[in-house]
Amino acid sequence: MMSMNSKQPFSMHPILHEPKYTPLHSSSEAIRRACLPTPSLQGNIFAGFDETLLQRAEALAAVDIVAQKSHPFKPDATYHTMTTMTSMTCTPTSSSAHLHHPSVLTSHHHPAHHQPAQGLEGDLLDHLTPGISLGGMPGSDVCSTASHTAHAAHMSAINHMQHHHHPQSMNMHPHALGSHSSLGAAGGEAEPDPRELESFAERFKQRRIKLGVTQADVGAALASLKIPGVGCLSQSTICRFESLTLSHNNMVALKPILEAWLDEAERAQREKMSKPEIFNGGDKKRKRTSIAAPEKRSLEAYFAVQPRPSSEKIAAIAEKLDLKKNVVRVWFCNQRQKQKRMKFSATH
DNA sequence: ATGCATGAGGT
DNA sequence: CCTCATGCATA
Repeated sequence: MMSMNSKQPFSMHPILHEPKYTPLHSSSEAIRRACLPTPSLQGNIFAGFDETLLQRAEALAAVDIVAQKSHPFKPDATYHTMTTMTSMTCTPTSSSAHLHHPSVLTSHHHPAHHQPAQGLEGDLLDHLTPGISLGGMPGSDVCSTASHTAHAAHMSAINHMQHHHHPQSMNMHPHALGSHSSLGAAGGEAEPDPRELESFAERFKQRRIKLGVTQADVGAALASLKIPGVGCLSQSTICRFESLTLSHNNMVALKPILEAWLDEAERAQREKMSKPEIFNGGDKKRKRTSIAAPEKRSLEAYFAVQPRPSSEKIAAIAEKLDLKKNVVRVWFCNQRQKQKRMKFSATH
C-alpha cells in the first residue's frame, strides 16, 4: 500500500508563457568586497612575482594530476558557441525573448562574507546524489519555452523598486529571529530570518511533491499567478530554492511568490485539476562548456590564491589551460558566487 | 542537482 | 569588469 503520488502532469494551465519580465530590481553592490583579502595587491606585490603564485598554484594542481595520470590530454571543452543568431523568425522555442529583468530582491544584503583565506574549499560539492529522482519526468511538462514571437510588449513599469544602500555597514546578522532591526524599511519588506526560510523551503518541497508537481511545473505555473513583475522561473531556480542554494536575499524575495503559488495550487487541486496538456518544444541548443577535471583543479588552485584575478592574469591562466579567456573569467565569477551562497556554516 | 552562461545594473 | 539573479544543458 504505499501509494505514491508520483508525478502527474497536473499542470494548472496549459502553457502560459508570457514574456517574463521581472522588474524587480536588485542591486546589491559589492559590499562584500571589503572583506577580500587582497583588494589590489595583485597589482602590487604580486606584480613582481605573481609568477610565483601562478607556478605555485600550478604546481599544486600539477601534483595532483601527476599523481593520477601523467598527463591528460587536452580537453577541448568549449565547443559551444551558440552563435546561432537565428533571426527571430518564428522559431518556436527559440527563446528569442530574452528580456527578462532579473532581480527581484535586493532589499538588503545578506551576511555571508567570509572568505577562506586559503582553505581552498572551492566547492567540493557533493555531486552524486542519486537516489531520488522521483518526479523525473512528467509526461507532459508544461514548461517552458514559450515561443511567442517577439512582439515587443513592454509592460514596463510594474514594480520598480529602487533602493540603494551604502557599501559597508550592511551585513546583517544572521540571527534575527523575530527581530528585524528597526530599520524602517519604507516598503515594508524585511524578514531576514534564515531559520524560517529553511523550514519554509522544506515544507514547500513536501507539499509540492504531494501535489505531484515537479520543480519545472512550479516554475512554469508561476506565470499564471499573474503577480505583477513575476513571470515564470526555471526548474533550476525552484530546485535551488528548495535546497537553499540561493543567496539570502534571493530566498527572501522568492518565498512570497512560491508561497502564493502553493496556496493557489492546493486550492485549485481541490476544484478541478484536470488539464493535461502536451506541448512540445523544439530546438535550441546552447552548448555547455565542460571544463575537464585537471583544468578544474588548476583553476581551484588559482582561486585559492587569488579569487579575483586581474584581466591579465585571467588571460594567462586561460592560455596555460587552453581555455577561452571568457570561460575562465566566468568560472571565477561563478566560484565567487558559489562561495557566497547561503552557506551559513560559519555563522551557525 | 549543478556546471557554465547571459544580462542587467553598478562602479 | 564585477556582482547577482537566473536559465539552459547536463550528469
